[in-house]
Amino acid sequence: MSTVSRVLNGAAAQRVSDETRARILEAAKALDYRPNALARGLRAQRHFSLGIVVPQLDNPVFSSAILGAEAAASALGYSLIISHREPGRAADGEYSRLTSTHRVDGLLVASLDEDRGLIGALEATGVPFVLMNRRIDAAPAVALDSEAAARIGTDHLLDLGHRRIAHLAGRPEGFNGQARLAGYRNALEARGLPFDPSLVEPAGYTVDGGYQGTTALLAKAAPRPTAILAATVVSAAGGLVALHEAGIAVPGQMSMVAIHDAPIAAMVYPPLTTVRTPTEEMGGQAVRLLDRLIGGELATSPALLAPTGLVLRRSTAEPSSSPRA
Amino acid sequence: MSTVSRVLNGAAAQRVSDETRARILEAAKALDYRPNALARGLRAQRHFSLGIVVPQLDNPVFSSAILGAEAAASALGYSLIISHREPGRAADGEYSRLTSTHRVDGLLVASLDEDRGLIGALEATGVPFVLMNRRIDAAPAVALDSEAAARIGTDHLLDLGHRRIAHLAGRPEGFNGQARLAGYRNALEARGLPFDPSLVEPAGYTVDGGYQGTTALLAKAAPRPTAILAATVVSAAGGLVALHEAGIAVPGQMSMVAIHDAPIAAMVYPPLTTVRTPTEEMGGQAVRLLDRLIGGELATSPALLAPTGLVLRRSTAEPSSSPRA
DNA sequence: ACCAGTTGCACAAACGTTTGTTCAGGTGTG
DNA sequence: CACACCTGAACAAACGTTTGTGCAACTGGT
Repeated sequence: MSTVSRVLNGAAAQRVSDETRARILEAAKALDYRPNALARGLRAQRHFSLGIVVPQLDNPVFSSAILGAEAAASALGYSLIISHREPGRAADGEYSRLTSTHRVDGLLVASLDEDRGLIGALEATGVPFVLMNRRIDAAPAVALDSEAAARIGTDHLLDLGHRRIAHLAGRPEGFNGQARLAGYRNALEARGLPFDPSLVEPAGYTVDGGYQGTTALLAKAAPRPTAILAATVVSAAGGLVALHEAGIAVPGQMSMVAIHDAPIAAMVYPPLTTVRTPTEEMGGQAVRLLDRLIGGELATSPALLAPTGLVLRRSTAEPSSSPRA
Repeated sequence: MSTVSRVLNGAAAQRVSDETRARILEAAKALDYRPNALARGLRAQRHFSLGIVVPQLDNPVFSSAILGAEAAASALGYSLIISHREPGRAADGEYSRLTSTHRVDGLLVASLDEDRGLIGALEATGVPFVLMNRRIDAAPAVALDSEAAARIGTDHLLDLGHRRIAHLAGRPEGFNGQARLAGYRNALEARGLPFDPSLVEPAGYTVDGGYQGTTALLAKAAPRPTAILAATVVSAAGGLVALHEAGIAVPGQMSMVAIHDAPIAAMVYPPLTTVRTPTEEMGGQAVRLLDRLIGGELATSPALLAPTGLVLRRSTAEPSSSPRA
């Protein structure tokens, strides 16, 4: 029995004759033997399950990340326990259910509370973790290069000739929101254009936020901008609705470019030009990093994941009449 | 120690003095004691985890169902292990990983292989299961009343005065596809209108399918229909794109109504009139039914979940010129 | 031919619970 | 007052693995 265990897990071919090994493997196959993960976990403190906690299950960015994580987890033999964390709720209970009672081997977290407190709570659990889609201090994380994404989007608008570009921003207190705002600003300043705070409106990552934010932008920014960089495709969709209602033609009177090339980008009208980001890859890398951490490696976080291109659809065009700069 | 166990699980207040019980509960709280689910599962053959297998993680209908399932699972103390099952792949390996090695207490399945074989494979695992979003024979299931949903959508178009209504259908071999087609047909026939197969085009549940299907419909159906009932909001979004490209105004020249009131319904242009379906509720009910099954009850499946209303947006209107009936 | 060293396997403890059973002490009955 | 009965708690086995250790049977050197 112990020999069987050694053969099946056999890291270093530990002192088992080839013949015995072969017999065991054959028998295991014949009986379709599956080790009981519970028993194994109880004894070995390891049972191949990962917890993943996300703030919005229905946000396409997270759907995609989960998809990538699930694929990688499955490939490495892990099961994925999903936990939907309501934006406002206290985190502690959530983590302890996963770590104390369910004893996951590791935690993938995309919480919205992006502060030191999160890191403290996670470290208190004692299990390895990796942050997904955000970065806090030096904690292990896999995130997107949001600054670059915003820069690419803004550059596209600048290349088309736009000079008055607004930014439908993310959460000003979040990692991605800040990075995107910085990318927007950097792209502008690289061409010697001023950064105008009145052209920035935080809108979060929901349809409704995008709608409200765009409405606010139209009300306060005068003269009206000729283009908008949206922090995410979801808020862009909301923004599009607001523009339609205001009777502003896209891209005739207003161009719009959004970050994240989710399926909905092709579903709205007009189809949105977007900056493609490797969200699925992010999920996969997060799982692989976590696996290394669990294995005891002091894995270093990879660099930020770079955007993978601009997807031209039909929401951007040259500014209509007044080439004002 | 045994007494502690009895107190903490204590189904029927088994022979434990009130004083002892109080002391135990107090100590448990003071120590923040969390039973180890692995050990419990090993001994008691029950460890409060459920497997959920879905075909498309990024389909809003499933996102929503998962959301509902997660909430209910969490409320009942279960963890949810998610498994993304590629539409084409063989199922067996998937289920055995969940049941044999991970030993989930039950399975929630929304597979796309809706045949007897599925039931056989599931029964072979020996763990309780419930079908989600589909029904096969008498197997425990929680599904939507797709026939009613299609009827409501079609009735709305009929009420507006449309007489030539096409159906962008689902999968003809699937439970929902068939039920929606039946609802469409029944609504038509209830008003004495003929059912015309040339007005029906299968389009599946993807954006691209909706685009292709709508294009096919426009090519083959003459005279052109004045309205379309889409089997799902996702294919409707694709259909809208095809209509825009064909230069057909919505709702001016073509009305469109879709089943499922997902967030994207409000994001496309024009915002889609939809039939609201309780998808989140479906996930929750599925979990609660599964819980009862696990508890040994021979729970009967509830009736199909009825649609919860028509959501009027701006994709439907009276037919423009020719009130032809 | 003896002994040390090595090899290959089996033994048994341990992981943290649940649950059937035993057992001491108290209670009621004849 | 003795006996049977009940109550409440402790004992111990079991769940299916992993892993440290023991122990034969070989191997090779002297």
